[in-house]
Amino acid sequence: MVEETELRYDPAAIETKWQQRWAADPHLYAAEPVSSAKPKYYVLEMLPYPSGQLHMGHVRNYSIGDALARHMWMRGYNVLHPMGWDAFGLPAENAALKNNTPPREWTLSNIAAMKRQMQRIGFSYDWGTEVTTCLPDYYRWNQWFFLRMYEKGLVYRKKSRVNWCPECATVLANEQVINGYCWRHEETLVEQRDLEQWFFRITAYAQELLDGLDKLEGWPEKVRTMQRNWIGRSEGTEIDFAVENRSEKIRVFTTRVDTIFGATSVQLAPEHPLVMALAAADAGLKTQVAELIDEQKKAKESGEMGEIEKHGIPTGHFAINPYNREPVPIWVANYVLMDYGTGAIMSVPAHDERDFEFSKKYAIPIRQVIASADSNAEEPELPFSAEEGVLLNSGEYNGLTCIQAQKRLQEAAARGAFGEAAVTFRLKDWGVSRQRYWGTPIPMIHCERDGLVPVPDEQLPVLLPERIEITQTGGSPLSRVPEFVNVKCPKCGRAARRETDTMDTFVDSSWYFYRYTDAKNVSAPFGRERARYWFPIDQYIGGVEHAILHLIYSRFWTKVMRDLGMTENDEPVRRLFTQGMVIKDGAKMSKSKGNVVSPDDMVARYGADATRMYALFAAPPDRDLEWQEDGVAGVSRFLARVWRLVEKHAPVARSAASQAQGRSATGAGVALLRKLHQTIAKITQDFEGRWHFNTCVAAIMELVNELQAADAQLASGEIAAPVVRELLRTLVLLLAPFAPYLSAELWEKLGEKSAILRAAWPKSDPELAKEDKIEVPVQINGKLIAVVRVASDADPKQFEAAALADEKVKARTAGKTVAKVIVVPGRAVNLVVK
RNA sequence: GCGGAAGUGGUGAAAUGGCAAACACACUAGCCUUAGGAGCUAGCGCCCAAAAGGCUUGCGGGUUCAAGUCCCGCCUUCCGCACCA
Repeated sequence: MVEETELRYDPAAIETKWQQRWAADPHLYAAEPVSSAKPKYYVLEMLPYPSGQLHMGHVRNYSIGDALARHMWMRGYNVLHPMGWDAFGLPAENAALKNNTPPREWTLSNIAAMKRQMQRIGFSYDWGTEVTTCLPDYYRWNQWFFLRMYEKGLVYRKKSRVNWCPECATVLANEQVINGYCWRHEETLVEQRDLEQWFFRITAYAQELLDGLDKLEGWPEKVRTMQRNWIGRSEGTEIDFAVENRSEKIRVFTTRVDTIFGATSVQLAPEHPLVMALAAADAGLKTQVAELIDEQKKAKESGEMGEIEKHGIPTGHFAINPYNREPVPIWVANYVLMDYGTGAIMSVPAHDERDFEFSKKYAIPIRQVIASADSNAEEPELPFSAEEGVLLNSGEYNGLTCIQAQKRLQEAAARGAFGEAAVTFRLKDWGVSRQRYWGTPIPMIHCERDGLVPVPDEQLPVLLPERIEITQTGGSPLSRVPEFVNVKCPKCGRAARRETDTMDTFVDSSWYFYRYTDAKNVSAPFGRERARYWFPIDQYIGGVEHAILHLIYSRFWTKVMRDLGMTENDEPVRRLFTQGMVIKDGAKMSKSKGNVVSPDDMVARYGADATRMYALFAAPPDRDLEWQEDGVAGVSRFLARVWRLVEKHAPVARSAASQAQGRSATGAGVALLRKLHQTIAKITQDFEGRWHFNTCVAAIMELVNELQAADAQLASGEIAAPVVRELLRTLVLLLAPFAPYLSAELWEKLGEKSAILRAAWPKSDPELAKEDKIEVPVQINGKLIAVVRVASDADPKQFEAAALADEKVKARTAGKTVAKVIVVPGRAVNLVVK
């Protein structure tokens, strides 16, 4: 058949054609206004940093989101599916240093390149809502928010020890320090420096951020757990120990106040104010403490804080346990942290492993104060910290359970005004100052007379100067731009200095998804009505690496906006999906490993449809995906089969366009329609929750395999034309979320004029999907012996009869007793034979 | 140490407690040919020469008529947190 061999699937031609058509129709992917009668659906993928190149992780992320967006359009939803650019950040400055290109130019040209890549792959983004965070019409609202938060007391400035990356030449947030190393520079140790820094008071929302996690049922448990740990809520008690012969008090934080009669020393962090005071008067102590501080710093920087050997220095002073007036020695210890709790602990060696190790080393007494409640039970070896048992050696509290004692001891502390119940969080305030150029300028002015003065709203945006020389001499590049720095104080009009720090780029990504709903608004970050309509985001998709930073800041920001009266919802994201990594040869793709696969190459060789469909087919979306080019070729061959199949039989299908849909199928047609409707049901269900798109693609492949096997019947007219039409039309619709270009092309070939994106998603007809005969396994004592064919609606008796009538079963049961027959209708028959 | 996820053919993987390995990739044999990164047919977990048969979801127990799936204990790998008092 000459005709057949000339048919060739040419993805490049098809994809170019449709790309042009889609580009010519800016409304195709645009959401309808908030007055739309359709239900809304907001699907969002995490916006990329414009590095210049899309990588496979992006392609995977966006292919998942795009399949969902297309499916939801076809289900009749009003879909918001936007894209933007997380466009501030250090690489632009590094590139500027390297190539002498202005950061803005470099960034914008990268954006243009990546946008072309996205359009080439055919993602259904509404570019009318595009957000670019480095442009003034976006970052002015960062400044606006900063001022609103300042007014609310949620922004403050303090001198603090900060994480400093010498490579970035800037401050890093705690979240950006990974085991003492910079999150961008895996081999650069982070240093500590003291600087005046701007902070967001995220800790004001610590409890709410924690509580909110319980309600985020559409989030992976893993992410919720990570955030819980990060917030690190700890309930306990703070107790003041007086210091013998001195006026200071030492406030300790403990979660186990019930063990306080076992406290045989008090341990202070090396940077504790009392230690500083003592060291000031004691040169010897000062030297030793300096060493401890140094040691602790190094251990923290290298991430080995958990492994350093415990040691300390006795101060020679004593603290008084307020409960029993017992004096206990005060030590300075290398394992006590100043930035958690109060920087001081009571040491209970009998019931804390760390205290035990320390006390053993220095022969500090160890006193057991908890005993097993069951007097017959063997006493566990010290130290033990289980919160079960009763108190002993604890005066009037003896015999109480740990929990009872905690409460009573707290009450006593409150009565005696030497302590109280306390909650401590691990979460720290968010340091947002960066001594970098390529970020949002912080809208504050330093006036000698008026102090800190906010830039008035009408002077926003504070524009980043465009012409600037980037050098690596440290300090903020903006501080070297006189026309930026030198301003008049908005209050007194005298010469003043503009703040030269810029904001952490995580500010940009904390609210960008609100801007998408109203990207062109010039009088507000976004309008209330639109936010109310579109939020919360129905589905957010991205990498798990953002489980803590980005997603906790975004939740914080939403709560702040709620308290500013801008939004109504507490949480920005209803459902979160974290997709797995794309790996190659068992490792994450990276330039240094040389295992990077370029999306452009894949698209050029196999087409966009094959590339993105492979990304969905090779693994379920939540798992890591091993990129194998042979697999892409396989998907491409599959698409070619689909193309030939539809191409060949389209004329028959088109001829039936005017006829009624065929329930009149017989023979092969019945079987094909059955498979078709089973496939519709399977894929529809998967979109509704399970998201195993790999098996969705497999199901379409099975369907195509069956259609192909029935090629002769499709061609000969043995299967009625209306049935052929339904088969091919539905096949193309099912394929549309996964291979949009090919689907659009074949949709047109089938004589359809309107966009397939707005065509109705097919409905599975349960009657057509139903099997009339099913194969059922027959087991004897749980072991598979035979398979029998039975009518699908047979009753249990018929299943049993069919099983017993089977030759193999007869042979196995001959001369034995069938003690029991278990029939699971439609599932299995199991004979218990003795 | 704490928390989470995972462990199934040569590979990626599939399997509401009910026929383990669907769908692909790779490989093998054959066909076709306009010699292609094409198409078609067949085979492809392990043992056994083959058949018959037996075995098989990291390891060991358990629950059940029936376990890859549920429960208990262990091992390994990956991820997150980590002197957080």
